Order: sequence, then structure tokens, then C-alpha cells
Amino acid sequence: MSELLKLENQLCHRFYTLSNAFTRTYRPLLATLDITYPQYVTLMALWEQSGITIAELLEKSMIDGGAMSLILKKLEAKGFLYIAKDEQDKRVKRVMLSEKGKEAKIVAESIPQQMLCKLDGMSHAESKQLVHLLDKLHGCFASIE
Amino acid sequence: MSELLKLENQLCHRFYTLSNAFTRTYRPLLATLDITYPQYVTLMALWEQSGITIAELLEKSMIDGGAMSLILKKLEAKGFLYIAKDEQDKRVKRVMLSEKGKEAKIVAESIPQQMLCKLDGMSHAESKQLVHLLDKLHGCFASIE
DNA sequence: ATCAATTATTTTGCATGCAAATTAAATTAT
DNA sequence: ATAATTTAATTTGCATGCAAAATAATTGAT
Repeated sequence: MSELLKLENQLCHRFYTLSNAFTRTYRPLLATLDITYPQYVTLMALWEQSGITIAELLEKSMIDGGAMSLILKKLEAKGFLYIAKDEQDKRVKRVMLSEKGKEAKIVAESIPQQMLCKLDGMSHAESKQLVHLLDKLHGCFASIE
Repeated sequence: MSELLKLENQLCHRFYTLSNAFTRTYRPLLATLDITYPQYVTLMALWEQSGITIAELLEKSMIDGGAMSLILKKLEAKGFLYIAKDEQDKRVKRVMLSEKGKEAKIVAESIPQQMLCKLDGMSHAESKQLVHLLDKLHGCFASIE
């Protein structure tokens, strides 16, 4: 029986599994803020730099454009941010953090720590090595598209 | 500015990004078979062992139960498999590959190779090390749930 | 200057992922 | 033996991910 198609030999399946595991694990941690994981990613991008273009937000977050439209509507409805058309170019929209959005960052500061606690068993050196390899893999995909 | 919440420091975001990249990259490769990535995972599980229970299929594939219900309906409608109730325990259903489902494996044999080609730049040693670390990380999550 | 091509964002249609509720059948407790 | 509990699957409601089509505004070509 060919080993090639066995699930345990698929790199992709490990990513599928682990990505979902991360999302599930974040859910209770994000419940305090009443946001989903992609909404959290969007806010993290904005906490780094508020007032950026939607296109810039897409590039930073790597979230799908169609999905981002909805995510921004929801985050706006929840009061985390507001959106304004660019004066120069009316096609462009800029996303700004509201006060609530800025304050949410304070609460969020504790989230990465809580997640790291759950991932005990991975040494610092190992996770560093892992990140290195993940970035290398990311480079492979980048060269495809 | 705290580094903790920067996107580039998030392990989770790398998994989010890479998992999506895998799915997108597989799409054209799976188009020949007219299946999606989760449907491919389901078939891989069945190619290893046909006639298994849906519960066993869920454990192997790590796919959500609710999603699996729909996936099986679609794969059945496409003629890849059929489903029968267990005689002993009528709550249980067993999933069997059809002839078309078995033949699809032949076509699928070429897919892992095609994917590996795209991931050139990762040496064999590196991907082996990566798998090792991924499995270790998986162990961390497993001990949570 | 006007029309075609390009760019930014949204909308649409389909396929999950997930938690919670539901249904049906088997098992356990009393 | 019957009710309460547990188990296997499905259904439901909501939130993406993705490709393709649609909009709106800007830029480029003639």
C-alpha cells in the first residue's frame, strides 16, 4: 500500500489540524472581548497601526477580502473601529480604532501569555526553530503565487 | 509598544496563514477529481481503510462532525462512496468506498508529488524536522482537551 | 476630452468549522 | 422491565475562506 496518500504522511493535514486547534483554543480566551479569531487578527493589525487602508489591512492580516468586508462591519457594529473614505481617492477606505478598540488592546495583552501557558512542553528553542521552519515554508508558497 | 501582540510574533497566525495557503494550493490539484480539500482528507482516510464507522472517520480525519455529515452526503452524491447502517448497532453507520472511490485513489497518487514539487526549497531534513515539531505541538493541544 | 483598462472594495454562491440543540438507538440503574 | 443516561449522527445558526462577478472611482490611451 502506497505510503504517499496516508494521512499521517501529509504535511497539509498537520496544518489543517493545528490551525483549527489554535482557533478552538483561542475561542474561550477571546470570549471576554466578544470577538472571533479573525476579528482578533484584524484588531492586532490595527493595534500595530491604526488608520490604514483596507488593502493594507488585507496584506497584513492575510485575511480574505470578501471575509474582511463582513469582519469590519461586525467590528464596527461592536464599536471597536470606524471606517472613513479617503479624501484623495474615494475608492479607498481607511480603518480607524475607536476608543473602545484602543482600550481592548489592554485586555488583549494577557491573551498571548495565556496561550503560551497552554503550549507548555514546547521549549523556547523548539518554538523558535519551529517559527524558522514555518517562515521558510511560507516563503515556498510565496514564490508560487 | 508591546511586542506580544504584534502579528509577526504570533505562532497562531503562521498556522492560520499556512493552512489556508495549503488549501488554496491543493484546490487546482483536486479539481481533476472534483473534490474539495476536506473531501480529499475524507477519501484519504477511506483509502487507508474502507468500511469504517463515521466516528472512526472523524477521529482519523479530525474533521468536525457537523461538517462531515455534509461532506459524506456530497461524496456519496458524486458516487465516491456509499453509507450503510451497522447491523449490530443501528445508531452506527459505516462508510464504504465505491468502485469510483477506489479508482480515484489511482488518480490521487500523483497529488502528493505535485505538492512536494511546489514546496521545493524545503530540504528533506528540514521538512522532517518540521513534522517532528508539529507533532510535538499537536501533543500540547492534545493534553489540553 | 472621451473611452478603455485598472484598482479598491463589496457582493454572491458554495463549502466548511464550531458549539449547541436535536434525534434515534443502545445501555445502565433501580 | 421501565425510566434515566449515554452514545452516534444529524441539524441549526453563525462566521469565515475562496473564486468569480459586480460596483465605483481613477488612470491611461488615443
